[in-house]
Amino acid sequence: MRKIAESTVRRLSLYLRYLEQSEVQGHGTISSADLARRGGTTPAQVRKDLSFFGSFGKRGLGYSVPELAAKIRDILGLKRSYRVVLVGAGRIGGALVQYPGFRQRGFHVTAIYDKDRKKVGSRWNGLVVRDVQQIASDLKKEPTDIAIVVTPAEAAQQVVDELVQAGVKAILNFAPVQLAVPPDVVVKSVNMAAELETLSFALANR
Amino acid sequence: MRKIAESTVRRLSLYLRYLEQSEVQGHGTISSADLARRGGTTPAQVRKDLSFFGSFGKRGLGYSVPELAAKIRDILGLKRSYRVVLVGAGRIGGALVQYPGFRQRGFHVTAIYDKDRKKVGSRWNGLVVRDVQQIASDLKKEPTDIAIVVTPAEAAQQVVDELVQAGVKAILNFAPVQLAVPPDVVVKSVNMAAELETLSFALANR
DNA sequence: TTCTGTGAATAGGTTCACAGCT
DNA sequence: AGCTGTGAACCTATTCACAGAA
Repeated sequence: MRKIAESTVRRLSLYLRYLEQSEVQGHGTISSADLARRGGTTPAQVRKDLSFFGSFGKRGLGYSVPELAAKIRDILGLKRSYRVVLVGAGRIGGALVQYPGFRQRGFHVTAIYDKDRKKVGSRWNGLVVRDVQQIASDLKKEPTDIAIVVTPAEAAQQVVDELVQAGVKAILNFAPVQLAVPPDVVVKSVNMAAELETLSFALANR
Repeated sequence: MRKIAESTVRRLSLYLRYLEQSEVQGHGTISSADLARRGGTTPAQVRKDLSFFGSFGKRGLGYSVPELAAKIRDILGLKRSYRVVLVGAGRIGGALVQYPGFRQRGFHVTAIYDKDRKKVGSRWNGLVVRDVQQIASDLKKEPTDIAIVVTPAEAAQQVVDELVQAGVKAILNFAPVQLAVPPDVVVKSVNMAAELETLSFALANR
């Protein structure tokens, strides 16, 4: 497939959220202008984003809400569900396990790991915290595509190496470090401090 | 000041983190190649990013670690500290209050608000959860530049309207909605579900 | 010689504008 | 008439490549 910009993928995700709301409200069709309003973008951008994947609308009419929703789910790979393991049983990890947005979209946290012996064995939202050393043997039994890394910065690369070794193909990283992975593994980093700093930058440079 | 790309600002934040580590380790100078390696970018990109703000290096030598760190802190507006209020005393909110990365960089959470009467009055990491209705009067007494919004999607826009009314100029939004604000207010949205979906997209389109 | 600083070239993403269905 | 689909134009960001200072 032709290369798709990450910004396009993120917008598709926003469109989908709005389509799902419209579906519930029983709207049959929707225009690129409607989607744009809700996605914080322009009608042309919406149409261009969709055009990378095909022609889903009807000229003069707009898009069928359920059809477009299904199509975007398909594009985003949301027709299947995903097993997700979480490494790092700290506060942020704990918040993420419970985050309803994940489960709603088919991302199921199936295991939580931590290095701290004191945490291992405790229950978290119905899951028993396991020792990080089990990752390799566990994932052999229960192949898993996605891992969320919420460890301290120092520990992250080593954890990621083990995850990659164990066959994980996609990593959502909350540790504030640049991770090295082989080319067939995708990493998406979320850096909370950096997000705040874009705000302080904006405040300082008005 | 000339318009700076957000990607540039985010990279500056990464460079700074690495510079701070190097400072501790007592490195005197650093090259754009070193910074690039750690920031996951190229030496040319590092130099270009910095060049928007001035010429801080010595040709043939590199950059003075403490000088460059100070300069980036200045650029990012980190020479002062910021009061931050948090709206939404849920799990993610709780995790964020404690996140050490915020405090380290001078972002101090000074108040937590929630709409839920059951939560109001309880202690969270040394702070008493207040009623959202107090926002306006509280911020009149304690002017605050930054707010973190961690409410459900439905409540976010109303909360943001109140925050803006109360003089907040920058908002970090974790609610999965597009927020409308006046042009002098900056909003940065973090959408966890969308991040995961960029991963499932990548997995589905290999 | 080494490594920065920066204009110029290239690549990437967004917006325009209009042809083409319905 | 209305709204999509899309090449072309435009704008923004990254990379190149080299002159210039230490």
